[in-house]
Amino acid sequence: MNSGLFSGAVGLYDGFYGGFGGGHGPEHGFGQQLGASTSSVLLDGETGELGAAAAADVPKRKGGGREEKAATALRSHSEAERRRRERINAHLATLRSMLPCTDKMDKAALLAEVINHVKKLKSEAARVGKHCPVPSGADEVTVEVVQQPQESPHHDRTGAAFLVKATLSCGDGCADLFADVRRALQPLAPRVVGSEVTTLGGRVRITVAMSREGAVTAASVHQALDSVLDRVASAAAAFEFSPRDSLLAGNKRRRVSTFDSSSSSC
DNA sequence: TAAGAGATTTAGTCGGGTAC
DNA sequence: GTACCCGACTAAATCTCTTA
Repeated sequence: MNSGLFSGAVGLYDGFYGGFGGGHGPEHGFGQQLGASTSSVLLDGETGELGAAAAADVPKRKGGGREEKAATALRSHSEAERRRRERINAHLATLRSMLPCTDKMDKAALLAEVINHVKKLKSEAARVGKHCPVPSGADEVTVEVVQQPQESPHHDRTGAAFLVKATLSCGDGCADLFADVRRALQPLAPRVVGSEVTTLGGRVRITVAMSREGAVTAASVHQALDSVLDRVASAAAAFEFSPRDSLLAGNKRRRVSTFDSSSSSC
């Protein structure tokens, strides 16, 4: 059963190539006219292997080796395409399994659903991030001076009216990050009244609140934590450009489509 | 409601282009 | 030269709509 659309397309094709259409089989196909130049002649439709009958039809004459070579290339090409399709379908199946109620969806609808889901997750993450002390996406140090509440239990003990509240956000790849922060602040001899560590999605956020007294100023604390951030950044860079990673990166070919290039700027 | 026609989806094939 | 990607195409299967 063929559609009118396809029939029309075939008709167009016929006119353009002067009789290419009229059947995809070996009897009428382009391949037959050119000898054994297409796999529609040589390949068994189901297995992709050389069918016995078709193989018998291959003329054994001068240049037969070349034809055999071409047939082998076509076969491996078909198999490569099959593997490629399998890979695409496997990833689509993975996506399907990650979302509910996608069993009946076709591929296009599934992709649309995945896009919607990712958008939803991103907006939700942004919303949650506004109200919770989750690590920011950027490696950064923020320092602020806040007035210590009178009713604070630390107010009387420290006698300081202001707190220096410092926050460091970065990747959590560095195992002794907290020790680094302690070491960096140690020369300032801070009187720490509170600290908090939050990790999320490979990011860490360390918040330390100290009395603003002695050497503890917004500037000195900022400088100390900046040095920690520098160490983290150089450690991350060293990891990123390790020989193993660059080797792996080199094995993968990059192809930038129109869609990729436009979306990468977002 | 069943049958038929048209529309849509999917898999397979082919040839050309490209990066390595 | 090779492996991979991609667009164009066909055939088959399946879905949807219309009509008797």
